[in-house]
Amino acid sequence: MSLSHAILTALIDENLTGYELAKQFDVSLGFFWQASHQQIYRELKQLHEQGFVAVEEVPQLAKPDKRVYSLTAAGQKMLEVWILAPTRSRHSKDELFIKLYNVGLVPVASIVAAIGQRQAEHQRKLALYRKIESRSYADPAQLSDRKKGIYLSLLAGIRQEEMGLGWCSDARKLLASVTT
Amino acid sequence: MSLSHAILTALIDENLTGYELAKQFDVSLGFFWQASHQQIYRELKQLHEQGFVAVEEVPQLAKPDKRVYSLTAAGQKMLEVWILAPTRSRHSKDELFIKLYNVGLVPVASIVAAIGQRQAEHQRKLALYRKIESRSYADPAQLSDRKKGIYLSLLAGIRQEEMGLGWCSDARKLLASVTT
DNA sequence: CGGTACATGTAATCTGTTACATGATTCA
DNA sequence: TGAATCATGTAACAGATTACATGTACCG
Repeated sequence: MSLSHAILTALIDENLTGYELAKQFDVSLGFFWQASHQQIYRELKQLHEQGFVAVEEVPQLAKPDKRVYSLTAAGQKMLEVWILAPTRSRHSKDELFIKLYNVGLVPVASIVAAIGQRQAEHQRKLALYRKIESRSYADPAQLSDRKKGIYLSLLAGIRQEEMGLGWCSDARKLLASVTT
Repeated sequence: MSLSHAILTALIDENLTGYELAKQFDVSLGFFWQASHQQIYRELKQLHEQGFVAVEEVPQLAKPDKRVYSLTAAGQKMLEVWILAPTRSRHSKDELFIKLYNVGLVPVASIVAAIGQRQAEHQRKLALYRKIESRSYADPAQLSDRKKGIYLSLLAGIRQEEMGLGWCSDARKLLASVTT
């Protein structure tokens, strides 16, 4: 599976605790891969047993102790091997389309409403991505190699949301002609 | 969850066996929701226990007996209620982006290769969707209400693949400037 | 006083994937 | 003869979600 690979990837630049990793999966990496803290703690335990990450226990005053994880040579090796292997394609599962198959069964208004929600979500995400873009990736050609890769992920997000907005607009237009 | 809703949706127009449903999830519905026959049989069993579908056993000569499922009034009701409820947003999980975060760690060529595979996949799907479009949805405004909804799902697929191709092309351009 | 941030986990349940199992018929 | 289609399932495992559990500190 690849949550493990996402975790190892996050550990390349910095050593992180499970807690911090969970936050990373809420932003940045999280734009295209999400995971809850429960999943992350479980996965870290396994990665540690397999020797792909090392842990350092850091006692703290007045706060729970930390477990700071870092990438080992074996971990980096396994990540490299995985990158060379074929990429599984994303399997999209989108409830909205199941709803669309039911135009005619329920009042269109309810389906239009669902599209409206989706539209708002696209707008929110697009605004966020654009903000990140202008803040850190204004001149793509000048970025470091690593940043170029990250920028391309962001670009995919931007295109994705733009496409979604275009589709929402088409959908609203066509559904306007439905009378149920 | 919504595999159940996808199944009920498929049963609106026709009564189907688990086997036939599994095939539907390979095409049509399957463009945005996939499920294996094992999942479908398990789900049908539960839907039956809950009274959302009815079964008719059809003995056959020289072939295994069939179990033909149909939507019950309770099933339709529950589908309607679900449609009115808020739609969960799709959680995209795409390994390709994890690989992109690792530009710099491995030779770029390997990442470019992964993008090449993705590009081919987009092309294949786009060609298929376009074929279906020209065959059955050439004049969207003239479609029945129900077909309009289905067409919009197809349109989302088309836009998705077009967007993906555009992104692949951008990605290749930018990665051409990476030398590792 | 209440909420948020810090920090880690367990347990139960639900989904999804992979492998195994059966057995006739049709087509190349 | 071997592969594909029809038709149903079980079992084991992997992955994801939801709920529960604990406890301090800081900010308003």
